[in-house]
Amino acid sequence: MRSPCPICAALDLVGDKWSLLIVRDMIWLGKTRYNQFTDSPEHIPTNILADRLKRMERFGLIQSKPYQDNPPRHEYHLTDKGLELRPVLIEMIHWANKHIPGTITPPVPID
Amino acid sequence: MRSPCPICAALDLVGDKWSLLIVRDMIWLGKTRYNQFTDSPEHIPTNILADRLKRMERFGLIQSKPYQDNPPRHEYHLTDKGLELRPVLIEMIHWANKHIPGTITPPVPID
DNA sequence: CGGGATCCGTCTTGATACTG
DNA sequence: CAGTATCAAGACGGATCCCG
Repeated sequence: MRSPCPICAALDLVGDKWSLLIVRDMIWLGKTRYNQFTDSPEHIPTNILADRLKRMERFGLIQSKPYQDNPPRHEYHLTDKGLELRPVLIEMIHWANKHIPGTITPPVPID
Repeated sequence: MRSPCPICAALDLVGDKWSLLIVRDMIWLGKTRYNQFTDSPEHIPTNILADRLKRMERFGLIQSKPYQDNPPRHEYHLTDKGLELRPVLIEMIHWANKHIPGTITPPVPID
């Protein structure tokens, strides 16, 4: 779907069902590790999570850093590019809170 | 993916590759008719377009009004709920313009 | 003729079992 | 516990068909 349209371009990177939820978990809940993401109430499948983390790193939205050698483990952090998706999410929250009954702010209460 | 998270809820409605592009075409280019949407440079397949229009109407994002009887034709307009996705798109545009090279504002120049 | 339904091959998803 | 393999189910994309 190449096109110079910024909305398209953005959707090519984060226009799927899961990527923005991972960003949400990182921004609002400070999550950085694999099992923290699988623990979210939406229950992202593990294969999808692994794929999205790779994809988002490839796109420069997150960066993985090792924090342990044996077994090798790493944590995932947002880059500036990823962090700056925050205003997009904020507007989504406003919109949902106004138009979709049953939504709660902040986005992810401990369940 | 039910959960009270507003971001989830929003993504359930417009978290796919095409819905927000249709909204974009409506907001920025004033498009209202079937063939206008298929004419966009991203070339949405007709079956997907028909499906998304139905879906978005079901979700209350758009409303279809007949403008001709024979053959029956109608045009699609954003509801307030749909219109108010504008700030979300605006933030996406800002983000893309800043972080994805090659994107242009306004989003869809006549190609 | 143009909206949009149908068909079909392909790619993606989601659940879950599995491995190191 | 992080990540991969497997596989069924569904979504997508393209072509074509149909109908007013």
